[in-house]
Amino acid sequence: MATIKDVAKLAQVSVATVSRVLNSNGYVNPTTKERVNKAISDLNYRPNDVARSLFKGRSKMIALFVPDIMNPYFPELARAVEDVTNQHDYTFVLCNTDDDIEKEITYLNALQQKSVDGIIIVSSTINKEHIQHINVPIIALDRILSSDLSSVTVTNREGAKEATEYLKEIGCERIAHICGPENASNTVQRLRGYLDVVKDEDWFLSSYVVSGGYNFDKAVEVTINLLKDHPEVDGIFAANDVMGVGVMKAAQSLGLRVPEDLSIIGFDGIALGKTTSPSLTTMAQPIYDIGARAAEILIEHINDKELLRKREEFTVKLIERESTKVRR
Amino acid sequence: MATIKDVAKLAQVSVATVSRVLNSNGYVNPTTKERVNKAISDLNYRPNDVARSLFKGRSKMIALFVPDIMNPYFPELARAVEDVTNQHDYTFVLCNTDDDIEKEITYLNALQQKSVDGIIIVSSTINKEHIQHINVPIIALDRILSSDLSSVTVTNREGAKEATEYLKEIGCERIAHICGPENASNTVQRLRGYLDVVKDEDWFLSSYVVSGGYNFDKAVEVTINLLKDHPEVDGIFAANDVMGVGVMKAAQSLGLRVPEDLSIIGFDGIALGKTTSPSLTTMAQPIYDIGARAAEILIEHINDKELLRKREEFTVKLIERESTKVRR
DNA sequence: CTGAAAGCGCTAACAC
DNA sequence: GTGTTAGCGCTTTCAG
Repeated sequence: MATIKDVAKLAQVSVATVSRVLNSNGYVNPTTKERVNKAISDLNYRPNDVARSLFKGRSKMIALFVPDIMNPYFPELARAVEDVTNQHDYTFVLCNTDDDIEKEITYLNALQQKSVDGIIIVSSTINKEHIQHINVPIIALDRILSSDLSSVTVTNREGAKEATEYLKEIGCERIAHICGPENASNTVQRLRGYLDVVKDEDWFLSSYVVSGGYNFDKAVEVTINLLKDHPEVDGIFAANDVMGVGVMKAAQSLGLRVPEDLSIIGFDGIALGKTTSPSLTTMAQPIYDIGARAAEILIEHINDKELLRKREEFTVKLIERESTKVRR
Repeated sequence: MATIKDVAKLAQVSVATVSRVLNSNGYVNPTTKERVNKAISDLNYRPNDVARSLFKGRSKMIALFVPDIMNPYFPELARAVEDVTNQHDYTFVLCNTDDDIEKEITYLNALQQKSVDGIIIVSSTINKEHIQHINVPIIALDRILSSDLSSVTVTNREGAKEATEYLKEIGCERIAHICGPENASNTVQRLRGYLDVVKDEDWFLSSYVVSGGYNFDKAVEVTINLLKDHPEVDGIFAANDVMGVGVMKAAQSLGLRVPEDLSIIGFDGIALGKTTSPSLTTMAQPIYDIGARAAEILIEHINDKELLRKREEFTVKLIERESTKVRR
């Protein structure tokens, strides 16, 4: 790899001049400039970003923490973040945390040592204490981590409420809820939204709420038990689509017809919901948009350390598909 | 952030000594060592990896190119690569290329400027010329790019053959194939495997092969047309699972029963195939394993520049699920 | 066993 | 307009 010195030598100028044309910084005679540019292309010279980073203390890298990229909610988020990141000439680092605080701390340290410029975090385990020593801008995405961090989330409670009300409106009389892992902030909000609607119904039982941990297999399992214990249930609101599909699988394995015997609504709006038969009704998040927005806000923070904390909430939207049906 | 100088000052030694204890390099008196370690922890000092990289010319970063992480085949691959990468203290960079050669070249240059240590590439567009100037180790994954690159792939042709034979064995008499994008090496191999089995059948028609571009919506569309033109088709081998699920969706929308009227087999073995009803029979790849192996081989190349090119092929395995059924 | 100093490649004062 | 030079933070000869 050619260095700036090689270019300077070939163009018969000093390295400072080369640096000037490289960064279009300060005055440089058009003729010299041309000579330098020729040398650059002759040598196929590319500036060394590591050296630049060392000088500037910034690396032009942004990292995203997700629990597990294999969970189908995250690829779209990751894609959005990468796109924005890339548009702004940052390099995109992906970290799978498994929601394991040990791994998260290890990543946090490693990234800081690499001078990453900012981090976007989806986590249920990180809290204020873990990040107070970190002097890199951090944005919370999908779930809130700490009151003093900028965040991009969706209207979880309102959306959950709307989903549950929808089930009621189409005629469901016993509505159960498969919730996510207890420690995630969005699990709590979605559960609240559900309870807002059903807690005063005389049929409501606390055993209508079971945890599926945002996980397909777990959701299948708990739904089978739920439906065996409570055959009267005719509507299920799953806190995410992966579990919604699990609920469908469980119902079908029990010989129930969806939506005739059981209506199902999910949350998230991932592509998976379109592939099943019947396809899954859901409260769709603008997943790509929230990922992209988080990246934009992060970049604002990077460019302006004094920027005030921002909290943005995107609304979710009902998408009626085939897993729900008006009953008479 | 504290620097090595601060540590040196506090421990009353030179930076060289600090460096020595940092890297357990050369002799250093146990007492001094302890003093240095105390200073390190007192200052909560972490070495600056950028400075290290500049000196060493290596960045401890590995990149993975995928066409699009939103395609459900790639998250598992990415996860595997990230896990191995992480175990070896590398940072994982993810690049979505959209199989766009322009983007790929841009990434290649940007990564080289950042001194990435190695790149794993899934691509249908990159070829020998594009990478001959790159002096960073590169491994091809899933698809072969160039004869002189190490690669990790699966037995595409054999697997396709087995899938098609399986359909024949269970009694399908008219077997069609939904293939991938023409330029991908694995599309070609899977198509060949299919043809190996059917080309001499007297019922075989070239219009039994249609391209679904490895894409769900496209597969739905072309399958509908195929099934309308050729209602006699009673078995379909889709070149990947995403298309397999699309085929199922198409068949169901046409009122066909799967597997009674139409048996479907996919390729890949992604989790999606388990969620549908009926679940999808498939030729499963050891996706995680090939991703992990590619990362391991890459690291071998990084550690030994003279390492000979390796080409590893993993075998695929039939997983019978509900979308295929023996017919009488 | 430890320190001084050169240098990785680049940028940004500061001179001229 | 252009060159000289001092670092950015670290590692590694080379002395001692």
